[in-house]
Amino acid sequence: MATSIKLILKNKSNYKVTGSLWIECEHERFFGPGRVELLERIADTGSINKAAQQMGMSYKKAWEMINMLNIQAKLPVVIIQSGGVKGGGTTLTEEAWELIHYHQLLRKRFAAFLDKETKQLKK
Amino acid sequence: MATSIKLILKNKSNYKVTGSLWIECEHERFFGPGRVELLERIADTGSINKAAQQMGMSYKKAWEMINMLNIQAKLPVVIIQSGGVKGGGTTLTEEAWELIHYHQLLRKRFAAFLDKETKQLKK
DNA sequence: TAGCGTTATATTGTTAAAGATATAACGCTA
DNA sequence: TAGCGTTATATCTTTAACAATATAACGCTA
Repeated sequence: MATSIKLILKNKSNYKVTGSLWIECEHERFFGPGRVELLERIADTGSINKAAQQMGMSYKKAWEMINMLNIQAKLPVVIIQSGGVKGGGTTLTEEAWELIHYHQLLRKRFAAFLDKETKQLKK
Repeated sequence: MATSIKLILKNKSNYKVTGSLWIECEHERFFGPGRVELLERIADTGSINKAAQQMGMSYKKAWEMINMLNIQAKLPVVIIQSGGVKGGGTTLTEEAWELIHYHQLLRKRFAAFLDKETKQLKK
């Protein structure tokens, strides 16, 4: 048997190995690409509402995502104020920044893995 | 800033880094866990129908999956006979076996990556 | 040529996820 | 205390994926 699948690929330069990565706890998703992007945009805008708009997502879904995150985490990841100056807003806790930072490094290592596999694919 | 997120996890022994991996061509999925399992079960049973039943999937969806695979691949991955002895059946080509074999090795390397990350997570 | 078990394909029904909409609560400010 | 922009929450609508059903085609066998 051949040791490569390149004969099956129509134009091997167009193919790539790709994937998705997340952290789960007892088969329940805890932290993945969607939530980390949402956190990053909340950090930028100071608002769940604006972050959701930037991502083309409904406010409801965004709120559910960060609410679940707050429930699942040992310590809260966002501090939410409804009402107050400018109507309120949302800011990240130190724990959220740690999550973001960790995920950036994890993403880098995963990207390296995928690059290596993609190169191998084309040999 | 701390360099670990373990303080955020409620019971760190329950968490794990996990993910999914597939091959795509110009943003179109070409080969992933679903298709490889389907191929494996077709090899076992000699039938798209029985393979679909084993996976709790409708025949229609199974047929669409392997039809797409046949279209996307340079060489056919299955040989299909409708009609004939016992009504027909489906067998894998050499190319399908190469895909399966490749994916088994890829899966192994990915599992090693995930294990390493999970161990790191708990440190 | 009738019967079989499979593949092939269209159509309809079901359901779960997502979006849209509406409304209330909140707390600061003027 | 009225106004504001946000968060919080319920309800309704829409959509898209999926399952279910029905039917035809196929080619060997008896």
